[in-house]
Amino acid sequence: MSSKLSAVKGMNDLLPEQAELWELVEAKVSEVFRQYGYRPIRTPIVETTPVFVRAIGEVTDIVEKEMYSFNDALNGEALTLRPENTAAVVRAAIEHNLLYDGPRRLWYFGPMFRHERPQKGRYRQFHQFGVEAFGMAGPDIDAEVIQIGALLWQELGLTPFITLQINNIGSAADRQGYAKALTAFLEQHVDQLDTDARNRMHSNPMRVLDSKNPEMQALLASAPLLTDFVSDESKAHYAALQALLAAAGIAFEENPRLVRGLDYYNNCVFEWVTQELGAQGTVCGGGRYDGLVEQLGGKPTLAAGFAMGIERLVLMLESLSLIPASALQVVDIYVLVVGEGVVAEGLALARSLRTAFPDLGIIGHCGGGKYNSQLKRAYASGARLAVILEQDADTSATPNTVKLRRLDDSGQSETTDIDSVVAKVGEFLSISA
RNA sequence: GUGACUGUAGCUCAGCUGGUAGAGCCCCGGACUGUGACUCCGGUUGUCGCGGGUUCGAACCCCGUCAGUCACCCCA
Repeated sequence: MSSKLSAVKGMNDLLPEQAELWELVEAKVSEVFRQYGYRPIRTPIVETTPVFVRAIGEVTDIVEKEMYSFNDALNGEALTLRPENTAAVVRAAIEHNLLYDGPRRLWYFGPMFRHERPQKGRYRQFHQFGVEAFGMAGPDIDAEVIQIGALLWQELGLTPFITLQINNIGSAADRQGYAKALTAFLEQHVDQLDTDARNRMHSNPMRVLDSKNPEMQALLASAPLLTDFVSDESKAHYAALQALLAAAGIAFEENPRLVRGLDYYNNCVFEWVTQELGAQGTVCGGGRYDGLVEQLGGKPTLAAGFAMGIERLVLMLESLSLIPASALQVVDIYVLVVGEGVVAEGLALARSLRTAFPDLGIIGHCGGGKYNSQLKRAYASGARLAVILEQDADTSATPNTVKLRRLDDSGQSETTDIDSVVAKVGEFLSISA
């Protein structure tokens, strides 16, 4: 015996029950995207490494330590399993000239990969839905993508458990000016900084603001504010977005410490967060990324979008017991085939029932076995009705009757002519064929 | 990458501060009754995560290692 094989750390199998729930969530989410006129796009799981390095930023955590990067064994090309999909969608949009004939609204779904230590709500292979809207200045499009999120939570019953946080992080130039001022402030107080803050002070000073150390937060209370470095134009955009959200009845809270982990964001950024998931509370995050297209070699194109993690949504649905009954696949009818001489007839009978009742789940018994054991399988399947085709034990003749049996406590059964079995099944299940 | 906790049957878990493997549920085969059954018999429930060490003797104590979970960091 060889040693047991197992899935890669942080990469999960979805067993049937969970996979069915995912299918339901996927259907609801893609339906909402479709309602808003967003069109699907599918890009490869692997991109050349520069796609992500140029888009996400050299000094981000994702690029520095979380990417699954490798060299193609055949030609040495530097490749990376996508850690997020905005960069790849932008690459594809540029490559196929999608941005030269007006606005584009796109959505995607698929697996992403980050080499992190797994914990609740965080996995090395995880799955994101996302939307990207190109060529619109906003803030109306900003409000639209936020509204899409709000509608999704409503559709999934999660609205009471998710709140919207927004922030204005200004332009890249604004942030550079601010980072300079912030670094100067930190240098002045370097003796009071913890190790973490000192390490980040020069590489990514704005990350220091995220510190959960109370002493750091106390010190940062007197630090310069990003708001003071943001242009008036950006402030006006931000104010207009808030007005649109209010008009749409979407509640939000401003979080001045909300700084997204990818360099390409600018101006309005947002996160949908929850208390239900432990430490990983962000269910959906996004914002504007007006400079990204140009940065990746396209003509300057405004853009906004978000990404949401389906694992976290499903975890919420599970922990809040909000899984719709319709998520689980049901078996309605189990066809017993007793006797080897009626196997062909059994297959045909099950087939004709499926044709007559296309919405029902119908299992035809396979593998033989005695009446008792087949009936036991029928009960175990969860079916409501057993359709029993039984070969005559004495004559071995093909039967011209079929027995129907309710698989409930009543055990009510009835024998019917094989030609009228469809009508009879409809009666038993109170539906018409 | 760092830390804490947890690894005993397919599942849920016992195992009294070292003395020879346990319960419940499930699963399989057979007998019986034609209709999930009941009852009876029988079966697998196991390298006690893995490897060392201490000991006459380790599921239990010590060291190492692996895995899982949660948290830090960061994010979806």
